[in-house]
Amino acid sequence: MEYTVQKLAQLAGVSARTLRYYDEIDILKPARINSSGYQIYGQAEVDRLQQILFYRELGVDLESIKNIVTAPSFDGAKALREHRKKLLEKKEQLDLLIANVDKTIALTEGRMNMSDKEKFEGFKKKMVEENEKKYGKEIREKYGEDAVNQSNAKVLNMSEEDFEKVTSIDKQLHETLAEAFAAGDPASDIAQKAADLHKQWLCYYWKEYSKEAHAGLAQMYVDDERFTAYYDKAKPGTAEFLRDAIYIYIGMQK
Amino acid sequence: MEYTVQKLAQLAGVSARTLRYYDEIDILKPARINSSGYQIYGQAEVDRLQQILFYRELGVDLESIKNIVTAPSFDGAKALREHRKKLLEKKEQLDLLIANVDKTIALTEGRMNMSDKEKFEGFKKKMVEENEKKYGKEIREKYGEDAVNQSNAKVLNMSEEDFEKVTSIDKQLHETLAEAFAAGDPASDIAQKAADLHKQWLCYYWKEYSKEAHAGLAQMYVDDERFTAYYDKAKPGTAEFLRDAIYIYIGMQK
DNA sequence: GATACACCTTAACGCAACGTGAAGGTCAAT
DNA sequence: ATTGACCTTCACGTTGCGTTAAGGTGTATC
Repeated sequence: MEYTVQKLAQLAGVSARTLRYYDEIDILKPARINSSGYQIYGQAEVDRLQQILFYRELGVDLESIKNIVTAPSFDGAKALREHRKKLLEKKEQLDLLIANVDKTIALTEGRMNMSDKEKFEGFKKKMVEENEKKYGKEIREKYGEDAVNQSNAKVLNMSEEDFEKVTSIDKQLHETLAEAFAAGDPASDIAQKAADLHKQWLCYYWKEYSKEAHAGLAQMYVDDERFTAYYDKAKPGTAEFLRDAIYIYIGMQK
Repeated sequence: MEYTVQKLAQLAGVSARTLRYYDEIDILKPARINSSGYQIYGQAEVDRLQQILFYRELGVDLESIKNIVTAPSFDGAKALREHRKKLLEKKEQLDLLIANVDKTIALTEGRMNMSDKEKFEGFKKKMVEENEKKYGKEIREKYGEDAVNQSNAKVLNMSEEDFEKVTSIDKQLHETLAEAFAAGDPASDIAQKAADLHKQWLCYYWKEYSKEAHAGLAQMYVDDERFTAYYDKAKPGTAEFLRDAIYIYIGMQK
């Protein structure tokens, strides 16, 4: 059976341009060219294209595919194992990214303000590769995969109104917290109102509320500099104050 | 504090070219240009760069970042939620890829020969998105995440000699299997030898051997067309024959 | 035989986010 | 005056094609 570009393209589910490109980079050349200059592909080319697409589907780059399909002695299995390694690395990176995005979403719209040089330290490779890696695992160990995933699902399914509500609560929380902090007593009524607002805010993100998880998060506000920076933006010490208030709030609940 | 390109680049851990590019695409312009034409960045630019890098770290493309940092009213949180969706999709795709690569590695160097038009059907989107998706999950459900991951780890840590050994066993298996298939009886000594070779082969990939898992895999050889094609390459029916032999082999073991 | 329409060809720019020179000016120290 | 380390503005290269553009071919229809 012989095919023109389009025919083969249709058969294989790729574009004609793709086949021309494969010709251009010497990984799949037509069998012959007919009298009017048309590119004709034969059976051998069909087979070869199948191989190419197979590896492509696995995400192997064309340069590597070239090695695999042109040198018959080339160790395809070895290439695949190396490719697999790369994929796993990509996956780890992706997991880190997702964990970071999750965190940021949890901060809602916090801009985080650190000071000058330190600012960037947090975003250099080291942090991403070590600190964050550790933290990404930690957060999932602490609260469990499911809790994190459920939180994510809830955020994703949030409607626009929900989102406005939660933003409003967040605003109230900050105002109340600022007032309470100025007063200075985490056990005061106003501080307890802040803790309650924080719980309400939280319930928009968590499927199930528990005192322990609430306490854990409060402590994280103090431990994780990014959360700390967020709450301490107005006045340093606010994050710690909030944690104290929440601890008291939890103890006070029936 | 004021910085030249290099200074700022060093501070932020990016290249000077990157800063120039950001200037070029209008997401970060220097505060001013001094008498000899040097680009001078000020405090505001430092802050802005920090924001840009923050989102970049999360994998957001520069076009989106531009929207986020230039339009102050732009809904950054919403953008992040959308971005998160994309990341999750990417992750799913990656998982599929890895599952496929795993499968292919398990086939060692099987080329899989299907016939002509059907060849491609298997690699069109539909299969990847539906069939494979289902299967990727299925295989992990059946044997568990850990089993799959452990298998992967073992393959990755395999030395060159191990790999030669396993290839040799694979070859023996095929020869023995062909002979046994010709004889026709899955309970025969030669067929049982094939089943045993298959177990040996398997033990190079699995951390723990169990009859149940062995049986499950044997059945998969019949269910999954790709494995079937691999074993049926020499003679159709070989995959089924191997499964039968393995079933008997398992029952016979003390 | 003219015309339409679907196919074919080569050639070339465009995409993301920079890396990597090239060619030349500036600054501080020797 | 001469290094050497900065700075500047072009401008091409990367990957895997998508997408016109400009023009030739094949077949059916009027």
